[in-house]
Amino acid sequence: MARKELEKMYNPREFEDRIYQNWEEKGYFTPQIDETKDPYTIVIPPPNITGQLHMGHAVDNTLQDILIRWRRMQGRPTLWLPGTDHASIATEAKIVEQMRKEGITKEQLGRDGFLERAWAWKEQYGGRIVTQLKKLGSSCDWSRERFTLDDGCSKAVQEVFLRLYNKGLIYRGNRMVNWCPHCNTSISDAEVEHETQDGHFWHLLYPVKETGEMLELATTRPETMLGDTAVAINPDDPRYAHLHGCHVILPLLNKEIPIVCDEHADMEKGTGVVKITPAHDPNDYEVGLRHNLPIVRVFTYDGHMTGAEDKAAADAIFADGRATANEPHVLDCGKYAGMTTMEARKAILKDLEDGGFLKETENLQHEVGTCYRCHSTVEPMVSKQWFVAMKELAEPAIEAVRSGDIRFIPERFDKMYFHWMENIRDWCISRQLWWGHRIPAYYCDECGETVVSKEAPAKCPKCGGHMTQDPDTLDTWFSSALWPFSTLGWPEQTKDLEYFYPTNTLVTGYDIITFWVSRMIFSGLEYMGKKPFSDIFIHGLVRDSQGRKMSKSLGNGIDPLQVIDEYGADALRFMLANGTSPGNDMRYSDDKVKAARNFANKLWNASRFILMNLSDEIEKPELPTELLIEDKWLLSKYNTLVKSVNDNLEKYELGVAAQNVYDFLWDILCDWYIEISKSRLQAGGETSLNAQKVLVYVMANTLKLLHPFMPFITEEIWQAIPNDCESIMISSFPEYREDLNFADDELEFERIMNAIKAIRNVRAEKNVPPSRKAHLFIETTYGDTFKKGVSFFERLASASDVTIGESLSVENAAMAVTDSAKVYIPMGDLIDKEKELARLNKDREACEKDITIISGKLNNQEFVAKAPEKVVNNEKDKLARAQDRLEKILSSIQQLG
RNA sequence: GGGGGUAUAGCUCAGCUGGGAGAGCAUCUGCCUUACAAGCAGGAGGUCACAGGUUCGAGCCCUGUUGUCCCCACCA
Repeated sequence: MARKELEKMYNPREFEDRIYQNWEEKGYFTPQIDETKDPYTIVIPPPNITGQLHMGHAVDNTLQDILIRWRRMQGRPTLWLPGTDHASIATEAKIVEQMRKEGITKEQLGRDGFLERAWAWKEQYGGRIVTQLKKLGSSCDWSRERFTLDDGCSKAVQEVFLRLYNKGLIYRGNRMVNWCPHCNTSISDAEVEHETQDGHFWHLLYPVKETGEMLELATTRPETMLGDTAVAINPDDPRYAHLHGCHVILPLLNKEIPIVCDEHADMEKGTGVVKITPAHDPNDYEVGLRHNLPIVRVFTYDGHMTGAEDKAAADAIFADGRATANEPHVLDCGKYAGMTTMEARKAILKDLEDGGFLKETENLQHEVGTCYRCHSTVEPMVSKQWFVAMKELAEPAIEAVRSGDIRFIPERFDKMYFHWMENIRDWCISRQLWWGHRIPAYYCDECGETVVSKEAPAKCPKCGGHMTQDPDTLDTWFSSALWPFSTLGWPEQTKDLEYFYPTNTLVTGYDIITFWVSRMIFSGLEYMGKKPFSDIFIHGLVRDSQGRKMSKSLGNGIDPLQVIDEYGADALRFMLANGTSPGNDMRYSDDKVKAARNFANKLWNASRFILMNLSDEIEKPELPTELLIEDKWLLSKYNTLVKSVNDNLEKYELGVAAQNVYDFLWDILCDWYIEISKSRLQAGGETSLNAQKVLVYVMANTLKLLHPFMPFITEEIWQAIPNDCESIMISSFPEYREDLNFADDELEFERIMNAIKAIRNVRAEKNVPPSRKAHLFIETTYGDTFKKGVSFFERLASASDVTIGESLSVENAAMAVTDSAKVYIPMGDLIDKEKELARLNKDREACEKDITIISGKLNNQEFVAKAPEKVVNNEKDKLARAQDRLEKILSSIQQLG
C-alpha cells in the first residue's frame, strides 16, 4: 500500500474524525460470530438521553474501549454493545421544565400529547451523546445500538413484570414509600440521599386526659402532629407506668388519641415519649401496624397540607369498599389546608406556643432524606405502589459474588454490595410519571379486579366491566436491570443472546453499584439462569484539580469535548488511563492532558524520524537476521514490555500498562535506541538497513501495544509506516516471544550505558557544552564490550576519539568510574585537582556505605539462611560490583594524588 | 451509629503476591546535538501520617491513634 506522509506537526484535529469514520465504514466495530472462538463482550452503561458527555462518561468509556480494543486485537470476536437510557425522572423533568417556559403543563397536553412531545425530544437530543462517544474513539458496534424504551427492551420489561407477578414476587399495596414532592412521584430507597441539615428539636406538651398532667415529647417535624394517632411509651419505663391505657388530647385538634406501649419508644432518648404519625414516618408506620392505629395522611403528594377535597376523595375510597389494607385516611387540615409543609410548620408552632404546648426549641443537626435527582426533601408517605419482593431474588445474587463466580475489581467493593443486598428491602418500582414503561396492570372500573397482562384485556374476566390500565410507569432502573440480555434480544432466543451472553466485563463507577449493578446481577440470575457478567471493573470519579466533585452548581465541570478539541481524544484518553488505579478517584488537570499530548507528540516525531531514514526495500515489519548488541538490548526490553502490558491488562491495571508503554517509548526507544541508531543510519548499507528493520519492527509493535489507549495517533502512524495489516485496530496484539529474550546482552549493553551516564555526569558538573569533544580513554577488562560501543560514546558522550585498554594512565583528566570501567576524560584547562579529589571522595563514601549495608546483610546468618537464594545471590552480585567500583575509585584517587 | 477508601518529593499521583523509594508537573544548571524546545543532558528535593507488633528483612502484612474523603443507617 502507498505510504502516507506524516505532517510535520502533530495535529490530532486533522485526522481523528477521519479515522473514526473510516473504521466505521469498514465495519471493524461489528464482530463476526465464530463458534470456534471465545467472544468478549461488554454492554455499555447506557448514558441518559438527557446527558451531555461529561468526564464521568469519558473515563468509563475510555476504559471500556481499552479493554475492547485489546481483546479484539487478541483475535476474539469482540462486541461492545452501545445504547442509551430513557431516564424516566430526569427526562420527564427536563421536558416539563421546557414546557413550563412555554407556559404549558403536562395536564394541558394530556398523556398522549406529552409522550409525543417526549419522543420528539428524544429524536432531537437523544443521539447527541452517541455522537460525542464517537469523538472519544469508542469502538462500539453501532449496528446493535439499543434504547431502554425501544420495542425489544419494552417487551423484555413486560415479560419480566409478568413473570415476577405470576411468581408472587411483584405485588401492589399500601406501604411506606419515599415521596418526592417536587418530582411528584414515589422513589426507591436507593434514590434517597442523606444530607446533614441544621434543624430544630421542638419539645411539645400533650395533656393526658385521665390525669391532667402534661406529657413532654420532642419532634423535628411538628407539622406532622395533625396526623398523630397515638403517643408511644416504653412498656418498661417506670416513669410512665401509671399512664398505661390512658389517652392524650392532641393539641390544636382536641382529639383524643391513645397512649400505647411500644419498644420503639427508647427510654434513653429524650423524655422517652414519642408521637406516632403512621402516615408520615417509617417507624411510626410500623408502630401503627403493631397497634392497629389509623393512618391519617395530612400532606398532599405535592407537598401541601390536605384539605376538604382531599379528605372527600379518600373517604370515597372507604365508602365504596375499594380501600385495601393499610389504606390511609386523610385529614382536612382546616386553617392549615393548602399551606406548604414549611408554612404549616410555622403556623402550627405559633399556635402551639400560643396554646402553651411548646416547651422549648433546641437546635439540632440531623440527617434529612433528599431526592437524588432534585435534592428536595423527601417525605415519607403511605401510598399504594407496586413493589418487587427482594429477599428471594437477593439470595442467589449474594451467593454469586461470594462464590467468586462474579468478582469486583478491586475486590473491596463486594463489601458495599453485600451490605446492600443483605439488608435489602422491597423495591418500590412504580413511578407517578408518564415517560417510561407503563405498568402492564389493568383494574376493573366496576369490581376492582386486577389483571396483569401484555395485552389490554377487553373486559373484566370477573364481572365483564371496563378495565383501565395503571397510569404509572416503572422505575427507570427496572429496565436497565435487564440491559445485559434485553439488548441481546431476550426474551427471544436470539443467536446474539446465545453467543454473547453472559457478557465478560462490566465497567462502571462505584456510585451506581446499588442502583444498577446489584439489580443486573439478580435479574440475570433470575431470568437467564446465568450471571450477566464475570468481572465488574469499578473506577472512581474524576474530580476537579482541587479534588472537588465536578458539578453543575459549582460550575467546575470540565467539558471533555473541549479538551478533545484542544489536545485531541488520544491525549484525553491517555490522561484518563495513565496513573490511575482501579476504584480510586482521580483529579483532572490541564497539565496532565498536556503531558499526555506531549507524549503523543514525542511518538509522532519518533515516527517521523524513522520514516525520514527509511529505505524503500522495507515493506513490512520484519527483524533482520543479524542483530547487534543494541538491537538485542532493545528487543529484550521490548519483549519485557509486551509481557508486562498483557499481564497488567489482564489484571485490569490499565494505568500501569499505559505507564509501561510510555516509559518504553520515551526512555528506551527515543532517548537511547534512536540516538544510538543515528550513526548506523548515516553509515548506510547493511548496518543501516538492519537498524531500520529493528526500528520499524519495534515501532510497529509498540504502536499496537499503545493502540487501545491512543487509537487515533497509532492508526495514523500505522498507515504511514511499513505494516502488515490494513488497519492497526484489527491487527494482532503482540505476544511475548521467548526468542527475543536476550538477558546477557542486556547486561552487557548496560555496562556501556552506565559508562555513558557517568561521563555525562562528570561533564555536566563542569558545565562542558556537548560541542566541546574530548578523547576518551576507557580502562576496562570488558574490552570487547566497549569496542562495540565506540560510536555510542562519540554520539552520546561527546567523544572525539575513544581508546580502550586494560591499563591506562592519563594526565590532566577527569575520571568517570563505574563498576566495569574507569574513563579518563582529559580536559586540561578544566581540571581542578582539588575538585576532582572531592568528587571522587564523595563517590567513595557513597560506595563504601553501600558495601557496609550489603555486607551487613550477607554477614547476617539468618538472612543467608532464610532469604530466598535468588535474593541472596542478588546481594552477593551487588556487593561484587560495589567492590569493583570502589577499587577503581581508590586507584583513581591514588593517581590524582 | 455501622462500613470502606486514603495519608509516599513543593503539587498531582504510581509503587502488582514484603527483598536497597518512582513518574509527570514545578524548580535549579547546561544545551537550538538537523525527529521532537510540546525537546535533550544533568542536579536538588522523601525518618513513605504517628505509635507499637510480625519478619532475616516492612511504603507494602497485623493492632491502635490522628487527619481527610466517601458509602450505608427509620434514632423521635
